[in-house]
Amino acid sequence: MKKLLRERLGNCLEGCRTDGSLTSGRIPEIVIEVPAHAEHGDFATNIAMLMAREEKKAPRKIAETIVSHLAGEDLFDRVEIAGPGFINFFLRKDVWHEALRAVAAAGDSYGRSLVGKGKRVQVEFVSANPTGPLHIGHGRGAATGDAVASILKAAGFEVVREYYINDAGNQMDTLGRSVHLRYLELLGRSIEFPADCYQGDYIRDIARDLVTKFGSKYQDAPAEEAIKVFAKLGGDVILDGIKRDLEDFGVVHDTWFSEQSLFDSGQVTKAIESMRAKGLLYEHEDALWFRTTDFGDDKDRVVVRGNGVTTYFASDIAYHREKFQRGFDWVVDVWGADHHGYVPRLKAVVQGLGRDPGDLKIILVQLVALQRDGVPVAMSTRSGEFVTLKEVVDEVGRDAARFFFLMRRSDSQLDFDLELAKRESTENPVYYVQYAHARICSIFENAEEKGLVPADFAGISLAKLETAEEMALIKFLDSFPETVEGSALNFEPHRITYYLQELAGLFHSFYNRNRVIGDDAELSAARLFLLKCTAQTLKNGLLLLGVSAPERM
RNA sequence: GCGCCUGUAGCUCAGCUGGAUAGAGCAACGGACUUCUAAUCCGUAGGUCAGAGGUUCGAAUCCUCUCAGGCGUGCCA
Repeated sequence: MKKLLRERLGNCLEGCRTDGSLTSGRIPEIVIEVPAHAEHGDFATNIAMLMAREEKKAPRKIAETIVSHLAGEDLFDRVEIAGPGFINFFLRKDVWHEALRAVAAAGDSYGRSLVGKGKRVQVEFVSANPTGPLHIGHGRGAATGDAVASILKAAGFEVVREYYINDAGNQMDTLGRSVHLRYLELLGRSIEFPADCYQGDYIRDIARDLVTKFGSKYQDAPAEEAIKVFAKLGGDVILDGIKRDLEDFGVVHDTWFSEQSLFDSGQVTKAIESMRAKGLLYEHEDALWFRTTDFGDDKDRVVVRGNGVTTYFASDIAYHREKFQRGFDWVVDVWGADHHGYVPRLKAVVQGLGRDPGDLKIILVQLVALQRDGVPVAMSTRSGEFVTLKEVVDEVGRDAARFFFLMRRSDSQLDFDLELAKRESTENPVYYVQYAHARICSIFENAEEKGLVPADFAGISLAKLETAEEMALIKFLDSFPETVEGSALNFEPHRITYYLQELAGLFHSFYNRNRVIGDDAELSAARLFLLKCTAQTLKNGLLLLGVSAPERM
């Protein structure tokens, strides 16, 4: 609706210029807003105030000119000039009624748009090291990345979900050593387990499987050889577990990209050579440095250490170079917020590749403060005292977990209380939204029994939809596509979460004041149609978040 | 020291990229079920948008400074 209004207003302004009543060289961007207060209309624009300077006229005068040129428009009940020069639009009810039909017509694709058409985007998320199971922090990253990907897709982008496997660094060696020691321990040798090894019980589980598989085969093998083998096997087992946990969480990556493969295929060497050729690297004290300061970083960064070994940063250069070579227009990385210091250097890399730094979007996901009955739960991979994603999903369910992870904007810290997430009451937002959907389904069941549901809604009259609750619902439903669009272009899934809570609230208010099933068949049909559209929108929004829309609760 | 993020109701947080009288959910208080699911709704109360300047028709939003908190500042990953 906003779009339509913007179009009409644009035509109107052109008309004003043609007949000389406005003289501005160019027309500023037309901003249409939904006013905070209903008495200010369905929509409002500040265009007259924006033009005041160039027109050298009072905003209200300009507004009058514009409004007089809108006389022929058939959309409006009335148009008012208010305050310092706002133009407030009051749309006719039947215009809204027609807008509502668009919801049902679009059905499952209501909310989709074409803003991203023709653009390819990669969303890389989770990418946890294969050295331990996913914890709750990874869960938030998983929910966020997955929802961002779904929302981008709904906005017309072509989207690929990717997981980057850090299988090339020291941490794999640490994993191998950890498993090896537990293996020896299980075979009866007394060992000292170092603090810098992975402490979790899952290491013992892996070692136990290896004992079953190999017996004492590696008991007297050179430690170096055994550690190498165990690192590989352990990493595979853990990665399988990660994949399973993600699937249970409803997250499926299209591609799994191995860091090691960048070395095997020579991409790391190629990337370094390419950067060197561009004059972005230099040697200093035996190490090779990247001039990230040329692009605004605080200091230059080491790519190859004095001992000849590449850094993690080198892999990242090669990886992001490779991403863009695959033809993505935009690359989205979802990181834990503790990595925020790496943003400037990676933006530098992107610019070094000759791309706009905006082509790389980094979403920083803040910590999840997990609480159980108000008591904070400590989380640390090293000490092994973490709460895994699987435990959380098993306890509160997939829907509640995903919804909770997406309730706040990702760069603000999240308090996640397990008891609240399980509660089946009004305090729990996920139930509030899902309940709205289930309630509508229940009404339809009842209406069906009474034969009130039209076989085809296309021909029914909506003229009787006019209560405040009905109109509020219709208007809010109309704004769903632009909410999705804004959510996509800003990479902010929480906007959908908030939208759904508000939509559910509008429905519940409607429900308590308006009876759907009644004697007036025409009214019942119209209200059923309204609810059909509401349920459709609730469902579409929930699916974008990866949350189910139950028909019965 | 330097850099990034945050600071909005008692608590947890929104605020559509500069609009009109700052919103929601919890918590508190008072109401509403012979009626399509009370897992719901309605009402009341609650504010120096951390503070001070600046930019302009207009600032929670933009710029500067101050204060408070978090994080980062490896030739770790």
